[in-house]
Amino acid sequence: MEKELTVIVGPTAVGKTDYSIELAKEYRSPVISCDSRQIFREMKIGTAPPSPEQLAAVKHYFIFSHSVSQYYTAGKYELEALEVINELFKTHDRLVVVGGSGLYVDALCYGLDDFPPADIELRNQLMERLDKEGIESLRMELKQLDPESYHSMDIANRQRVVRALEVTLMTGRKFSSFKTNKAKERPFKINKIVMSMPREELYGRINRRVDMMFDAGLVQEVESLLQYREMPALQTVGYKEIFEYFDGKHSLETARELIKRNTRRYAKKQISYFKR
RNA sequence: GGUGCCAUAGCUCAGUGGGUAGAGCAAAGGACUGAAAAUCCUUGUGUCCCUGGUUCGAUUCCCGGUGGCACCA
Repeated sequence: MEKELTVIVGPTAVGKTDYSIELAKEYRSPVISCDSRQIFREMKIGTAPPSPEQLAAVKHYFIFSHSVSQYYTAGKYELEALEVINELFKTHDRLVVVGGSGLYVDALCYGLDDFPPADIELRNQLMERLDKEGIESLRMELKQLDPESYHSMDIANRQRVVRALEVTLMTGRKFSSFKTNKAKERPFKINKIVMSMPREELYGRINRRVDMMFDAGLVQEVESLLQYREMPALQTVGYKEIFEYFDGKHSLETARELIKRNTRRYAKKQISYFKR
């Protein structure tokens, strides 16, 4: 029998978690999470992970499995998730994947091209140059080393310019030369389910969920993670706004409203991503 | 009750020497190859409070009304 991976995607708060558990029970499958933030064990409130009851009911992978103290990336996820999935397919015919991180979903389903992984040292150097010399200097260097990338990419996006330059400098090969625009072969069928909901209803759910997070002790959780606030894991809606509250930038009430707004914006971007 | 000020986008407000208007925020749309809950791009949505007058033409000027604020009683 052909192996089948059912992938549930959609914006935050649309009800993916509940549905994934329902489906996993029906399929007698564990749930393989595809979420770039619920993967961190130190973030248990602000990322809206499955409840302890849900985690007890069905075996989950990639929930609370890694630490915010470590760098984690879509590339690592592709490797680790494929390994888990291939192992599970030895004893299952159907598996349930659920998650809202579009890039992670793509990495798992279609694969990333064989770019080298991020080199933190080099990236930090480039970021320093970005601060000192400005983006234009990095752009010019990229234009010289890899004109294809310079002309095809979003040159206003500093993060992308840094990444492209990083890969080019690290490998001596053009960033653009790694792109194949071809999906990788997967030894299973992919059945994608995109969940959606009227915008107004979704926003209502988001607003209510943020209030519940505050009741559940979000502020204390964020406080306990202050030492990690520079890590990529903590560049997260629900956390950065409260860090700013600790900085005295705004009141707690303002932080709460900002979290609601930013979560709504996040949901909008997810909808846009999954539409394509 | 009297006087003065105000009324323009979802919100806060500019502006129009009379030719139907624009900022910020909110919002909407989009991009996305190892930071992706990140990062980046695009877009102005309008009985200019209402009635009447002057005028070729009024959101703009004038009379009156309504609502809000302030002061005086």
